Amino acid sequence: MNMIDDSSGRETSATRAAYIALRQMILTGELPAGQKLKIEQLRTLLDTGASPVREALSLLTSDMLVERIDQRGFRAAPASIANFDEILSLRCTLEEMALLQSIAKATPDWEERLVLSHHRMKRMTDTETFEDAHKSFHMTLLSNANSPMLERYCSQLYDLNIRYRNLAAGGKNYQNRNIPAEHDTIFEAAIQRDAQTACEALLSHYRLTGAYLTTQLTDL
Amino acid sequence: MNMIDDSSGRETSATRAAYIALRQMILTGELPAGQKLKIEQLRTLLDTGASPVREALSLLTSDMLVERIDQRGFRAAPASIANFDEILSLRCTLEEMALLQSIAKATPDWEERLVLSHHRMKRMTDTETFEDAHKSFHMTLLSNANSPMLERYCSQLYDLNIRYRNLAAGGKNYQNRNIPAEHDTIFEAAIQRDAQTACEALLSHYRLTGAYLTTQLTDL
DNA sequence: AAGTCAATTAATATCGATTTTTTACATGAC
DNA sequence: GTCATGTAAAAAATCGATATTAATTGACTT
Repeated sequence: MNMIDDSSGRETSATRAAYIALRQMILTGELPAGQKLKIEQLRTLLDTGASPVREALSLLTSDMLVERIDQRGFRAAPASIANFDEILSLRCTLEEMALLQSIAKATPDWEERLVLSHHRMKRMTDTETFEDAHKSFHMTLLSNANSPMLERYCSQLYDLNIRYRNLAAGGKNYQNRNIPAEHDTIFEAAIQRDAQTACEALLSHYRLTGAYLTTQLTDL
Repeated sequence: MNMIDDSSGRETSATRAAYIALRQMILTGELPAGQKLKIEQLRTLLDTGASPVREALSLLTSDMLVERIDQRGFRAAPASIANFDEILSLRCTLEEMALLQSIAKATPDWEERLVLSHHRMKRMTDTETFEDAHKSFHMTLLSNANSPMLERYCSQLYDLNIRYRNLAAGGKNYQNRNIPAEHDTIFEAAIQRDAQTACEALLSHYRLTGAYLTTQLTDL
């Protein structure tokens, strides 16, 4: 959404704190898909006022993580296989579009940012920090398209996908894949400005993950 | 955004009323792009409370019509040629995707809805009602993709485009085009399930409008 | 003239209380 | 038994007031 992050650790406002907390709780599944989100309940849970909670929920609507029904409050966005398929399909279309544009406009500066984010991702060992670095790597790939709306859509879809990854977790996490190698392929192709190879590798990366997650999500 | 419309004329809530009013004012340019949106000012303008105004503005964030900066309030989303180009390009990609899926899944029911919305659009004479029918026609084209997120994106982008159309208005509205004929071509191809022709006609329709609007938007 | 800082003003964010609306439940008619 | 109707409880929406924060002004220094 359009809330501009000042990127300082400092807690700026109660609304922002509530936004971040609720967002995290929905992405992790701590607040289950489809669940009614009652103001009073969240107010006590987050130890804040009703106004910040309401506003945070309104803002989460932008991220498609919360639905709002007039006069009937909010609920966590429902999850379904169909919805997951939609996300995957939109991601493929939009990320391909963005990656093509990024590569077409390739610059030394972008190359360097890519090298850095790729390196940082490879250094991360624990899941927690890896996730951030992983998203950062993927977003850096797209960042050179210089298309804020496209980036916003991709970021949004990335997070929605993470949510399904978390919903699926619990099943064995073993896939017969070499994920780092997949990243390397995408990375190398992008650096070489080989748009064709980079896109194929990127979409294959997503589709493989998608196919795997679908097998884990049968109980949706 | 995710606010579910009950489609009854009845005014449901102050927030909804404010949302609709503000949305319209931004789309028409009555609230100029980039303008600071002060709560107090809007509160008196709409004759409602501060809470509904705040919430409406938060929700408008979803539509990318309003930006929010923490602790610094809201402003109408800025407009620029670059932004307009982005919208056009995203529309072309996403509407093509949606139309292809719609046609691929074509059913008699969809065909009939298409015939109806096309007919209704042709009957509309005054600009006011035509706009609604026109959007309805375009959205019906995409509706058979059965992809709520995709539809939401397209609807959002459609509205953002309308906004630029309004910003450009004032310049001569004469284009050397036969717009109804363009609609007819799209319509006929869709009914015939000729995906190729339909997409080409649809994208050409958008790109011609885009090129024309760009000439009118030089003062952005 | 340009820059800093403090005091003032303006605007946003937040709270607590009130009003309105919805939901859940019980009662009685057909 | 099912449907309708009324009522009590719960929740959402809204208001009015207050606390915080940002923007502005103008005096003072360099």
